[in-house]
Amino acid sequence: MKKILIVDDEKDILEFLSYNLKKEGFSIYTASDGLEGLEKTKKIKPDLIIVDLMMPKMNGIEMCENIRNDKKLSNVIILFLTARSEDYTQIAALDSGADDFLKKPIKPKLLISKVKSIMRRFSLNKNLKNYIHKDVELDIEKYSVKIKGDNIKLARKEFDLLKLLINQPGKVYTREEILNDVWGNDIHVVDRTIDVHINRLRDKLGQKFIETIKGIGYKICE
Amino acid sequence: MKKILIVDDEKDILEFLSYNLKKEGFSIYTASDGLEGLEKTKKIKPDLIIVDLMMPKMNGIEMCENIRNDKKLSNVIILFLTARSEDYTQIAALDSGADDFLKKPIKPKLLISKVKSIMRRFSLNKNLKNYIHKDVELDIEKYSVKIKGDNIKLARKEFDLLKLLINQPGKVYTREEILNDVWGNDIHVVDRTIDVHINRLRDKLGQKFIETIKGIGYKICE
DNA sequence: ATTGAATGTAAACAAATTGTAAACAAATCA
DNA sequence: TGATTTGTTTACAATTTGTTTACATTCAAT
Repeated sequence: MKKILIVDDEKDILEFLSYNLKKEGFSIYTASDGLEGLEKTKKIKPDLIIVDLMMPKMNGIEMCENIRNDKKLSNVIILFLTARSEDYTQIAALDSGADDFLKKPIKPKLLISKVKSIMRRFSLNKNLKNYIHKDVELDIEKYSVKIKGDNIKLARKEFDLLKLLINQPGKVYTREEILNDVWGNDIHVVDRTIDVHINRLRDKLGQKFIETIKGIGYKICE
Repeated sequence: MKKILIVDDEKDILEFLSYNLKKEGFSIYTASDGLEGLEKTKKIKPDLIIVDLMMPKMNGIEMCENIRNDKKLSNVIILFLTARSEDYTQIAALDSGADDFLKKPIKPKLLISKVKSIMRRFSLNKNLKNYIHKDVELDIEKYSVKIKGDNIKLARKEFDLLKLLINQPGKVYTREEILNDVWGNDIHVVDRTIDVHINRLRDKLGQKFIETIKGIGYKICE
């Protein structure tokens, strides 16, 4: 079920949106300021965030920028809620990485249709939950990896690492990118840790599956 | 610094756009018709081209098609300028490979924001600048170099050096420029080191690919 | 042709990067 | 709880890459 996080300091609006979206079968989470919104985003990993532009503590734009700067969260769709439709507002929000707008006052039907169409667009682009490359087959939902049809067991970090790399076989991922994606911005580990996990992946997937680009990073052989 | 080429036959618009974008720190180049635009595109290799649809000699769409047909230029982003917002115009332009539109009259703030957001969008998703010259093909994202379709292995410095030189085949790069770009301002190595790397590149790419300009530096043969 | 500066090139050496095993810590599970 | 798995760090070896040096060669100006 799709998760939606609504961030607004006005309780009435939170309730109004929650009610209407729950009715449509979405899982609704709420936050009442940007900071809380950011935290919940990290924790819940919603599919969509509906966020008010003007809020105390951290406004919508700041929150949006924060989210966009975190590679782990960068897939989330952001829908801005704004009372003002002036150009400059839209500009600032677009700059910070918002995907769409909703002008107040909100009409329930418009809200639902917009959210659904956004979700559709989103799931179209991102429903490739399985990756297959050469003999290796990766199923995100099942958290399973097959090699030539046979299941093999990967630890979580190994799985996440493989998931990232297999996303774009041939592309070189720098250690920094890998740290950002697999470990996250805020967790700090020595980057040699990556090498160890790569090494273990190689043991399981075969030595030739992952290539080292010295001085840069790793990539999956095409 | 990001380079923007503006192509328009109306001087007023050229100046207006130049002024506003220069203010934002972009390097601005201009051309007043499609032919000139195409030539400058090849010479300057801008990151973004803003081009008017209707121009004498070669209109924007033709220019766009020409650019899209040139593998070497295929990375550039094209933003169309149009007074007319009719559907059919937009379709024709999109077909020819334009990336976005800007409707006249142009509002400075909207212009800046659009340009910035486009730059961001593309630098996020598509930092994959590819260079092709003669038999040599260089893929930044994959950190790979092909010669006549076959992969060859370059060390990091070799790769960086080639990347610089192939940026503008025919242009002579002085040792100073090379040191600055490949090694950086603060790292000091004897400049004969460059010669050694050039030598190794020649071993891998063929002796005739890089030309020595005695007393000046090196360039890639056109 | 001679000369001298610039460049080509091989080899030696230095530095950086990565592979890998092993030890330890943290998390998970039964 | 204790056992097991998973994750992290570290140390050291192996390898690759980068730099310098020395000498050979080229080239242009005389």
